[in-house]
Amino acid sequence: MIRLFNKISVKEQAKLLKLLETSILNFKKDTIILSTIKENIIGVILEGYAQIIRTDYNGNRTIIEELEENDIFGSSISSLSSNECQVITKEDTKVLIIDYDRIIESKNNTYPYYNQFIKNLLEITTNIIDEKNERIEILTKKTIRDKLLEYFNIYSKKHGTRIIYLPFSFTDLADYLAVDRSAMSRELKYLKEEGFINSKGRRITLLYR
Amino acid sequence: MIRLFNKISVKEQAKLLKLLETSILNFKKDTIILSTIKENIIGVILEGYAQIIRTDYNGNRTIIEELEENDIFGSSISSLSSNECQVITKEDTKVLIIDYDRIIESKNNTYPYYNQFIKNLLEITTNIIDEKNERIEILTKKTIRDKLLEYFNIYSKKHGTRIIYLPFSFTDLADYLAVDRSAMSRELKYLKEEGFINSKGRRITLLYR
DNA sequence: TAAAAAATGTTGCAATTGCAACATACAACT
DNA sequence: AGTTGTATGTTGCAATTGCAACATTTTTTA
Repeated sequence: MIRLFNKISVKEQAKLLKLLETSILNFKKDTIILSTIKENIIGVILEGYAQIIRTDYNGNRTIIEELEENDIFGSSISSLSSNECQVITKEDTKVLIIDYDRIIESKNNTYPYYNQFIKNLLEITTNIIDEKNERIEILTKKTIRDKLLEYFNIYSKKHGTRIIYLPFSFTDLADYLAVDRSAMSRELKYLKEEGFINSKGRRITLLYR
Repeated sequence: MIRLFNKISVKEQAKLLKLLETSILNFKKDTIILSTIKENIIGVILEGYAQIIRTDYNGNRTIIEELEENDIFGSSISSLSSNECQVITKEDTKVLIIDYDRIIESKNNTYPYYNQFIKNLLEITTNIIDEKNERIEILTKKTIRDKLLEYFNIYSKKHGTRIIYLPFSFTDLADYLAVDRSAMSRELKYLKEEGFINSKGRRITLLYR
């Protein structure tokens, strides 16, 4: 179920796709999507996995966002305004392409599913903002320990559990927290030794409070 | 000129405000806005200045966002989903309140200015995302020096000038970069001594490259 | 399944940073 | 104008961190 089409029946989805003159494109692994598509579009990942990557003047690459099934991206949605950004597929990926200008056009007004669509779109962008704020909240902590604990707390609150299954590798976690991987590894060791957490592989159990 | 009403004539703005059943509220300095308004709303700062502040379990307060004239906030727009957040006025502030549910209602469809309004709303949320990404880009730099230079570069590129007028105090800049103020002050001194920048008060001139 | 690549764990060490404790400058208030 | 409060500049020092260089394990790929 595509979040952008939440509360829109399959029949109406078909109408909507036609109304918005969407297209579906398939990209092979390791393809740069947004050099192909220069237009003002919104992309929805239907299948596969891609990343928004920024390359700065020094050639350093940063992962701005990870795009899984259901996620959306686009020049007018997520951080692609700066020209150093690219969307690159990391697996074979199927993408729904929607022309942004079509979305805004007034002729669509009469369709109720169109309104639901806009509502969904707003909701998704709002969620993206929330996620960014979460990361900022973590990044502003001054020590690696505090960053880890903030990450754990947010996860724990969101999932309502004190057992954390890391959704990615420790290497990626270090990137996300913007700290050195080995230093993070050391800090995790200390947290274990001091009895704050327990861990086995990517499962981490919170023991404090 | 309110950005949310961009490309909407004054006459149509009036109609829109009526259609959306908006209200305008005045808040004294140092008032908590969002305890008064629990509903799902969007607020537009018409005059004044406010901050979105998060207080965590330790009682630490972080400025999540600064709200000036033209900026928008709301449970469904900016990071207020987590209940630790408050909007607090720092001056006497005039706020336009819009019921979020009204925005979404289908009965509005027939009005062309309504579409422009939605378009503006999407554009603003998109800009918020861009700003968040900028800050994340800065925060992921590992040294104070790199954070400063990234901040300078973004500013410089945005304003098309190599002379920077800090929009806030050095204390606030340190907060924004999430570093110790005195350590930042020291780093600025080094940057000056090494001839990368020049500065007088809050005016900083970039000398490199 | 063997080889190559990526992820993880560990540690010493030097560089960077936060913190504390100041002095001084600037601003706001009465 | 004088007092109070906040912003800024400075510096020593201890804590934290990044970096480099490994060993080991796990995963991917040919």
